[in-house]
Amino acid sequence: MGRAPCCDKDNVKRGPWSAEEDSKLKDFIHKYGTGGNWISLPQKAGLKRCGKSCRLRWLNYLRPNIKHGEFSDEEDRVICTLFATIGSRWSVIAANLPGRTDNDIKNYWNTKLKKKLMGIAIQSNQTEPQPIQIPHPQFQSLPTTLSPIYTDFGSSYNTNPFPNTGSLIQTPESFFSSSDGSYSQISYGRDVKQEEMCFQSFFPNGYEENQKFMIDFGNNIGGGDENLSSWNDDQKPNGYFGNSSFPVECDPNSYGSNGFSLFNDESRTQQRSLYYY
DNA sequence: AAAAGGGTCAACCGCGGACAC
DNA sequence: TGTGTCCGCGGTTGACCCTTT
Repeated sequence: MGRAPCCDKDNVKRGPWSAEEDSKLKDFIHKYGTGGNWISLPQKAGLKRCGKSCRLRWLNYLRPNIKHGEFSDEEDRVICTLFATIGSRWSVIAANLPGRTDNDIKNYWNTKLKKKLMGIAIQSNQTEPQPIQIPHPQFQSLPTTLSPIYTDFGSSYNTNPFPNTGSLIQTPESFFSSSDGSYSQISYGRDVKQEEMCFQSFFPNGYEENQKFMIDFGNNIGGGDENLSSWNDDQKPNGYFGNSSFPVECDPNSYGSNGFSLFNDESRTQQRSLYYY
């Protein structure tokens, strides 16, 4: 049995709100509040609208202190940092940006910010690559030459635990940064869209269907979402083998609803890195 | 000047979770 | 414990506007 409809769709108005409807809704809520029941509110307020529509109109447009217009650089930074950390949980991100709505942030991300970031990443990929060689006992069957398409190891990078061949993929530290500047973060997200965005930013012309990736999580084996050991089996990338102290093989097409994050935390000795081969 | 294409954003849809009974 | 209802969320749609050809 399916869910009962929240309202009689034939008898409610849809589409853009008129000034008169806005005024009715605003006046009613100012006088009586929402009463904790959006479904019955439109009838009480004399509106021929679905309760959900009223709720949306109020939350996204009519309620006090809503901020419209351009997002500031600081707001951009907050959105990027939170998106990199928690993915597309717009309501949580909105809670950190007073006056902004989840819908606003979602639209802003999808139409502008995502493209802005992709532009930065693609630009950085044009940096002249420097080949490096790294032996590692764990992946002896693989080639040994790394040809980074972008390299910026940062001051904290000392040794590369990777045995592999392939190319190191990395965005500049400025791509994402915490508000206090304590760390920079490169994230490949928690959902398919974010992965696509990030992988596409590195491979603007697309990547081979069977392209394989290796990810190095550095030496972080503590808790937290950035640590694969805290993930469920179905959240782990291909080739995950037990802890996050070693590079793991991953396939962007097999991630399901999860991605992964790369941190460059100065308090740690190893920078996390992504390779493809 | 008009058509086509792309971008923006308000609004809608459907699902999952919380809660009451 | 099961069922029904409502809320809140994220994804998607489509109308409108702007730019390009």
